[in-house]
Amino acid sequence: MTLALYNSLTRRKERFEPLDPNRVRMYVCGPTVYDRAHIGNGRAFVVFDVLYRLLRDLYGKDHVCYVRNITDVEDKINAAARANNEPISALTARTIAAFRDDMAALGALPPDIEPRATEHIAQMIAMIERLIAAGHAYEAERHVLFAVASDPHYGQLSRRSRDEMIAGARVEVAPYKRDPADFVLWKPSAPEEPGWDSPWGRGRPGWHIECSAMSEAHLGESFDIHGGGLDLIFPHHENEIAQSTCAHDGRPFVRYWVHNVFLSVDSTKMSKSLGNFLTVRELLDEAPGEAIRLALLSAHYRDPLDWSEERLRQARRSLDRFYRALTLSRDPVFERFGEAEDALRPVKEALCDDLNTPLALSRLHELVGAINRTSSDAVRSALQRALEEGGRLMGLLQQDPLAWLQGSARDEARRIEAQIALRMAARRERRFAEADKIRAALAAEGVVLEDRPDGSTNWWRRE
RNA sequence: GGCCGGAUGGCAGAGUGGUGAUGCAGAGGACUGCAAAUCCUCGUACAGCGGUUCGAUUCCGCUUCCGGCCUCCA
Repeated sequence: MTLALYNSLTRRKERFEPLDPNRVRMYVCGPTVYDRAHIGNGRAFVVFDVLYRLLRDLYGKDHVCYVRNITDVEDKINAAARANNEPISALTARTIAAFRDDMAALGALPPDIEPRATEHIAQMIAMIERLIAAGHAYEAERHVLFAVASDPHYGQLSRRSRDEMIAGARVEVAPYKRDPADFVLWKPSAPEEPGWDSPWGRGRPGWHIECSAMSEAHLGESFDIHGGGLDLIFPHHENEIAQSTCAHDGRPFVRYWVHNVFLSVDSTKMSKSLGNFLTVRELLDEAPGEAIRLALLSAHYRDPLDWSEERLRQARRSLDRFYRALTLSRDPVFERFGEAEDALRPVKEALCDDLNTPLALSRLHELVGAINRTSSDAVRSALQRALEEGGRLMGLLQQDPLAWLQGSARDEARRIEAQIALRMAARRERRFAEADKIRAALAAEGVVLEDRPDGSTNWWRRE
């Protein structure tokens, strides 16, 4: 099965062919660690997590290298640390730990390498020196700037001419710039700002150079996929291309650029000033991470996604349905020896078509319908396996179905099951009023009972 | 102003030049002591206007509306 990805560089869906199928390389722009991740960050990292999982499935677990950086030097970090009156290192350490917790809760696998900008200053300085030597950068008033005019291909990703970039007149026009479009590779630090010694004095890197230096350090000059949010196309990724190709004598940088579209909240752009800024942490207090993840995957990554309570509610219902199907009885022979490739194929095909997660989810639902309809344990087992594996490709359905279905009420399983036993006895003696009273009492605390044809009773939590 | 995306039934959301998406919600039925779950059946959906075509929701053009980027941003 072949993977097709929409490439922002060519504006077309293309067949994915890695440079080296034994080492498929992907770089994704990671977080700037000054604040908790919001749900929009969550979308981006969940999307690339699905791509990572799919690549691992297609090329083998040990043949994919996923690098996601951590930006731990940046002026917003300095400002936040100052506002909190704490050392920068304390802020970044705390934020990184929180970020990892949030990603784990959303079911995102850790990347293979998580490089930190502050640990790659030497590589950045070396790359800047190469750019100066090659005539693509220049020093001016203790700054080093990239000379945009020296790169004839500048603008290829965002499809902007230099005039268009300047037309907005919002580019900072510093007196030391040769060209208003030139951007900073290195800038001086005041004594209280973080800084490193360099040939241009004590200073710190500009934003864009870190990704060029870290991708080169960990993935080499040319690699397969570079991902990030749509907003990064300009200027960040445009500048990365300029830095990397110019530092590498024009050799190709990235083959497939993949960008996810934004998330809005109740049809409005998420912003702190509007008060609709949702952090992953806040959402995790309201809903299981898996439901949040499914909600994030319920729209295609290149379409806008409008976050709402209703979407989250529907995601929970979908998981109820999936997990319920996984509790139905199985065939032990199939469980040991069976294969579910045929039933899994439609799911995988949807994902291979530019990560069509909504279509893949609908195909999981079709599997559920078939599971519920069949009377054959062997057939059901195969379909259940396909459901689990399709879920795994999307980072879903990996927990014990009862853990999902019973949720927090599991802590009280003994008490609930004792009530169920009492009710069962009442039913047996046709004291239905009494049985219904027990059902109603449990229902009042959100526990739903389901009497099976074989006389047993299942229960779960309805939230 | 420049560049780039969208517009599908009550909601979410795929897809396609001519037949069914899928889920949620709703209606009816089966099953059940009652439920729940499940299954079956149902809904004259493709923003508007032109064009191409035997035929367009799908291709082309225009219009309207919505969103994003151009400044830190996933």
